[in-house]
Amino acid sequence: MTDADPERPRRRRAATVERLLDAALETFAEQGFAASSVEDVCSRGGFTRGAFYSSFRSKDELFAALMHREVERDLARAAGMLTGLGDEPDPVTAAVDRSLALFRVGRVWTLVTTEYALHAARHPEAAEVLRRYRRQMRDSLVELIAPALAEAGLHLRVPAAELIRAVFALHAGMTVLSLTDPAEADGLRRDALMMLVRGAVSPTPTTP
Amino acid sequence: MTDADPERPRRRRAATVERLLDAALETFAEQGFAASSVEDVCSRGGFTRGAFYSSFRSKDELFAALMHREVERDLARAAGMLTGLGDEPDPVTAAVDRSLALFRVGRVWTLVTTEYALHAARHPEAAEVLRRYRRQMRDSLVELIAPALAEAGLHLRVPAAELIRAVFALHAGMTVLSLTDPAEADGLRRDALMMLVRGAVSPTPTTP
DNA sequence: TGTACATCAGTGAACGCGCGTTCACTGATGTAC
DNA sequence: TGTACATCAGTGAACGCGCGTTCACTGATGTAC
Repeated sequence: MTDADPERPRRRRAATVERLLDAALETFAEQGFAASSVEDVCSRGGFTRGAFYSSFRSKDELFAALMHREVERDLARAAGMLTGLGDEPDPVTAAVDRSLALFRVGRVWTLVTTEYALHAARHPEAAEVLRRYRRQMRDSLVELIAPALAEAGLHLRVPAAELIRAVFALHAGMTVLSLTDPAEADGLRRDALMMLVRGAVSPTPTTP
Repeated sequence: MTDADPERPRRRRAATVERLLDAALETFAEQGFAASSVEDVCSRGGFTRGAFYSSFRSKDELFAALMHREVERDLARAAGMLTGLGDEPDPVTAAVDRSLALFRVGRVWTLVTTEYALHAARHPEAAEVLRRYRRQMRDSLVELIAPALAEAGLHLRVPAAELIRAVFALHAGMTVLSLTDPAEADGLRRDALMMLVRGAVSPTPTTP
């Protein structure tokens, strides 16, 4: 076993990458991607620029790696919230509240994700990360809302996937609104989502 | 009348400013604000950088002037679309269609307005332009939708202003979605808006 | 256990480049008389 | 109409700075025997 396990001496690399990604997240949120210098990120993480270039090929690659990590984390968190709803008196309201909890709405995430959407508009290879994120979040939401509506005996007049796309778009809009008016966005989030869900179901069936 | 009309010899200034703003709009849409150099904007407009600095104090001021002009134009266009709806067979559908036409959805505007929202998140003095824009667009939408609902004998279960805020947020979300998936956004816009409006009105009243 | 060697993470100086901004200027346009 | 002057829009060279990226290096950690 002389030369077994060729990955042995890499212990610190992973931790360094994590610290650089943490620093990048905060720096990009504060100043924006283009206005953040590699030096800004490195000094916040406690490294020199050389350390950065021994783990990343470029500033663009850092942004991609950051989003990849954050999206993974967010999806894992969302998946953990999918345990079935108990017997709620109002399953629709409960599903709406759960959906709200699914979305990550912190300011740092809001800023970075919007910046990345803009970045992805101009760098097609970056768009794929966002599409995957949206697709998985939509799947989670379908899994959450569709059964709740069925349980309540409500019938959707549009495909569930379409309602969820609308829910997702509404959330994205709240994200942009919250960039400049966070309080207004917070006040609106729940009510607007409720409107959307109500509008997607057929009129309340007459009790038999 | 020797020194009357002190504004006389300024003829070309205004035209130059317009050309620079046109060039800035296209350049910012293509490359983003931070990645666009003053030289990029100037050469596209057919000027040297000196010309730029004799009309604008800085690149930031250019962005502010650009958004100011575009927002003014957009609001004027929206105001021109507010002539009352005729007697439509379905006034709600008609109002929704009109609302959709109110929004400017071209790719250039989408990119620049999103970039500016991000910019405004970090430059509070820039946020005011956006707030004014949103407020006026909301007022226009209220003027459009509320009467249509009333005419159709429909009662809102939420304040009209709240529905409109949700409509506006939905539109903002479509804008972000269209950055990476324009076709998906276009396909969703009308249906999602319809859901929202339906969800805001009380159940269809029984015909008397 | 001790010595010689290999590997690797991270350092920090150096590179050339393009940026935002300034400024002394030119030449066209208009005014005074 | 013609000449001398004033104003202004736009030029283009120059400035210093901070950027992204490279690279020869150091020193700590682990391996071989």
